[in-house]
This record gives sequence, C-alpha cells and structure tokens, in this order.
Amino acid sequence: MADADPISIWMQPERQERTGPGRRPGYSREQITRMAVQIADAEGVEAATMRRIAGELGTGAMSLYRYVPRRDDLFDLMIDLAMAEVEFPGGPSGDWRGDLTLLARRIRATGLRHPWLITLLTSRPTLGPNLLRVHEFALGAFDGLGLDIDDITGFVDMLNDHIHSAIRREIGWLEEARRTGLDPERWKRDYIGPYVRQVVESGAFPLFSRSVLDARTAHLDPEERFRRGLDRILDAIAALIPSLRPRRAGKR
Amino acid sequence: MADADPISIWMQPERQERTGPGRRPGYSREQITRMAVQIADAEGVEAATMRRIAGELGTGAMSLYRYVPRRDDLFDLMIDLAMAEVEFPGGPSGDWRGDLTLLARRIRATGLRHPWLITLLTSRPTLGPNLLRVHEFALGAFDGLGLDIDDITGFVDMLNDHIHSAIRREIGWLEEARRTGLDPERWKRDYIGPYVRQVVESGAFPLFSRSVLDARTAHLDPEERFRRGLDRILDAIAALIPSLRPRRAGKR
DNA sequence: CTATTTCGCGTACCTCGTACGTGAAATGGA
DNA sequence: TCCATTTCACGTACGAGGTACGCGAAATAG
Repeated sequence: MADADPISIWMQPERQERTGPGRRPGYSREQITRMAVQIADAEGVEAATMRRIAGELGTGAMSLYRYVPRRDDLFDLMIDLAMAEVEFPGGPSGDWRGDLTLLARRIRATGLRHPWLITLLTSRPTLGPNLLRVHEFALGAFDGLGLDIDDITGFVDMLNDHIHSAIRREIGWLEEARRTGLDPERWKRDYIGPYVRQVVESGAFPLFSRSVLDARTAHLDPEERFRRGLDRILDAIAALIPSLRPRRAGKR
Repeated sequence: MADADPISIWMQPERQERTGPGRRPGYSREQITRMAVQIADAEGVEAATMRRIAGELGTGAMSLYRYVPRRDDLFDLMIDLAMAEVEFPGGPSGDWRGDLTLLARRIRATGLRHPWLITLLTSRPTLGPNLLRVHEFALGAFDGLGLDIDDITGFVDMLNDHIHSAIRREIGWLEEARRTGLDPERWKRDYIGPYVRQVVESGAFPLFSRSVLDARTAHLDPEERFRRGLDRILDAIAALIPSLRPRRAGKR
C-alpha cells in the first residue's frame, strides 16, 4: 500500500470501488487471504509464501503488495478470516454456560479446520473485527450476572486461555509430525516415543510417569476430552461467581 | 550430527569427552545455546540466526551443525536453558498454594527476562529435561491431596495455561512494538491506539469498549495484576478440589 | 487523443538454513 | 618420529524467502 510507517492493517481498509482514472484492481485482499488460508490448511503456514500464493492466483509475488502491506499483516487477515467462520446466535440467551459451551465448540471446530490458527493467534496480539465479534459474544454471556467488567474480562480470558491451549494440545503433535516430515505414526513411534520411554524408565519424574502410564483421560476421544476440560473450567468459573457478585459496594 | 532421520534432540546427547583420535571440539552445545539466548534476549529470536550466533562466537555458521542438528532443535535447547533458571525447593512443602505461587512467580520472572520464551514454548510441543523438572514440581504440589493423576494433570495444565497467557499478555504488545520497529510509546499512540479508539467510537462492541474504558485492573502494576490473576486461578482450583476428592472408590 | 492515475509484476538485493567437500588438527600405533 | 585414521572448522554454494524499485500497460477524465 502507499504508506511509509507501519500502520495497523485494520486502519487501512482495502481501496474501495472508486471512480476516476487508473487501472482497476484484478484481485482483492479477501481473495488473496482466502488463497493463503487454503494453502496453509493443506501444507502449513510455512507453505503460504508470497510467491506461492501469487503463483496459485496466477500472478507475480509483487502484485500481492498492492493489497497487503506486509506478510505479517496477511497473517492477521488470515486469522480474522478464519474467525469469521465461528458462528453463534445474535446475542446471549441468558444461559451463560450454554452460550459459552457452544462458542467453545465452534472455536474448536475452526481451530481443527485450520491447524495453524491457534498458533498464529497466540503468537502475537491481534484484534481483527471477527476476533472482536467473538470476544464480544463471550463478554456478553457474562453480562447481567452482576459482575463488574474486570471480572468478566478475567473470566473470558480464562476461558480463552483454556480453549486455545486445549486445541493446541489436541493438534500440536500432529503439526509437529508434519513439520518434521514424518507421518504421525512414525513420529510417535520413532521420534517422541523413545524419549518418553527413556524418561519414564529413568524414574526421575515419577508423577510425570504416572500421568503417562495411568492416564485414562488421554484415551478418550478428543471431542469428549475437550468437553471435560471445558466443563472443568466452567465449573471453576461457576464456583467463583458467587464470591464476586456480592461485592457491590466499596471495591478497590 | 551424524544422523539421517530426524530424532528428538533429547535423544542425541552431545558427544562426550572421549579418548581416541580426532580433533577436539572447540565449542559446545551449551555455549552455542547460551549465545543464542543472549542474542534473542537483546534483539528477538529472529536475530538469533545461525550466522549471527556463529559470528558472535567467532566461527563460521556451518560449525554449529557439529553441535546442533537443526535450527529448530536449537530452539528447544534455548527453551530448556531458560527453564533451567526456574528454581524452587527440592520438593513440595505441603502448602500447595504457596508452592505453586512461588513457581508461577519464578516462571514469570524467567518469561520476562527472555521475552521470546513463552511464544516458543507454546508454539510447539517440547519436553526438555528442565521443562520436565518444572512440570514434575507442579504435579508434586497436588500430590497427597487425594486427587487422581488425571485431575492433577488437569489442574497443572490449567495453571500453566494461565501463567503462559498472563505472561504473553504482559509482554506481547512490547514485543509487537519491537517487531514493527517502533518504540512502545509510538506503537501505542500511532499504531494500535487509533484503531482501538475507532472500535470504541463505533459503538459496535459495547462490552469490549467498557473493558477498555472502565477497566481498573489494567492500571495496576504488572506484578500485582499477575498476582490477582494467579489468585483467581488458584481460587478456582481450590473450589474444585473438594468435589473431586470424594471419588476414591472405583478408580482404575 | 492525451494527461494522469493506478495496477501488474519482472528484476534484483539481501538474508536464511543448510548440503557438501576440503584441509587442518589430534591421536595411537609402527 | 612418522603415518593412518578420525574428527573438527568452515568456505562455498544452492535454493528459497521477503520485499524495494521501477517500468510499461491499462483505465479514465477532460
């Protein structure tokens, strides 16, 4: 774009349809972002290079810079495009647990569809419109419970932290296998398995070893495991709410 | 190193002091890792390139490959070297809240000293000896409370998720400012400030706006903010423990 | 038709990770 | 002491990445 200093991508909307002289754009920010997402889904973010994206669109790498200032900004756009898939009812229903459970599942589904999403999202602060939309819905679920805004924000952060980490734990090793170029089975057997076995057999970390050997949760199917972790967080929040609500007067 | 297929770095210990023919190594894995950490602390991970690290050590880039198989493995080594700084008493004291509070503060201190640490740590599954050591201590804090290993693991994950996210929130925007090449003050004023203002003024996200305008927590000093968030998580865990303890019978 | 504006994108520069190969160092044995 | 063997240091080189620059093509207003 035509700017010198770095400016937030969200403050630099795409050039609108305009009248006046000059050639008309042949591509669009969204089209580029969509292609980047498609490549990243199939082969990882590292495959979504400027040259590659441009190539798939049938153009040259430098053409993309008419639409996106820097590659990092394209990441922000990708995150936001992915988050656009997270759908939910227009407003909170009054059942905060239900609303947040629904939201969490939708985020998980999106995170699984785009295995790069959570890593990107938590690698750098970003705040696109769709992230705001999701965030606002989560905040809204806690509205009307008599909590103050700091407590609401705290709970939403707590929930988001959990959701993101749970998704990362669910797909992290799959991504790692892909990055090292091994298929997941070989990766478990030849790469990480022997190490974990050695650690367990060393006896130096007895509780870690128990968590490996005796874990039952780990053998559940991923969706059920996610549901349980989510319920635990929601239980925790539910347990905290009563202690916060009464303090109406004289806080701080 | 002399291996074809990718093998976990932790299964490839550095060549030991040996007898026999051949030139003696002039460097060491730890020395290289230490230099990488030093550069990353000062200028970000992206500055810790193989050439740069080697240059600072007074050697050529390719020399490093005698000690580290791939750059990614060097990241794992950096993470583990940083985690080695996290100190704590030999074993749990019996006061689980106290132990975990201490641990959390030590992790925070380390995370602030090495601003790249948390991002790297949560970008990919890694499990070096020092991470295991820290993990084991956290697990140990919950031992003896009558919880089963799955619940203990769940709590430790919950706590870790929070600690990592809190640190990321604390330093994330500073790092982002550095990456974009602006000083933090300019970044807030010229880069993100105008966008947030626009979002607030649009009125489209009322709760988010309230969290920006009315937040009191945000104005606390970072350490105090961290302490409060930590207390909230520990409160949550404390609230959940009684409900889990009773199920003694019918385990496994 | 022409001046002006905007787009497409080839070329080029610099930086990266790292494969390969050569020569220097270090040792044990003859 | 000298040499065969092993190991290390690292220069060179390749391919790939982000992106600055600038030119020619396209589109419109007058």
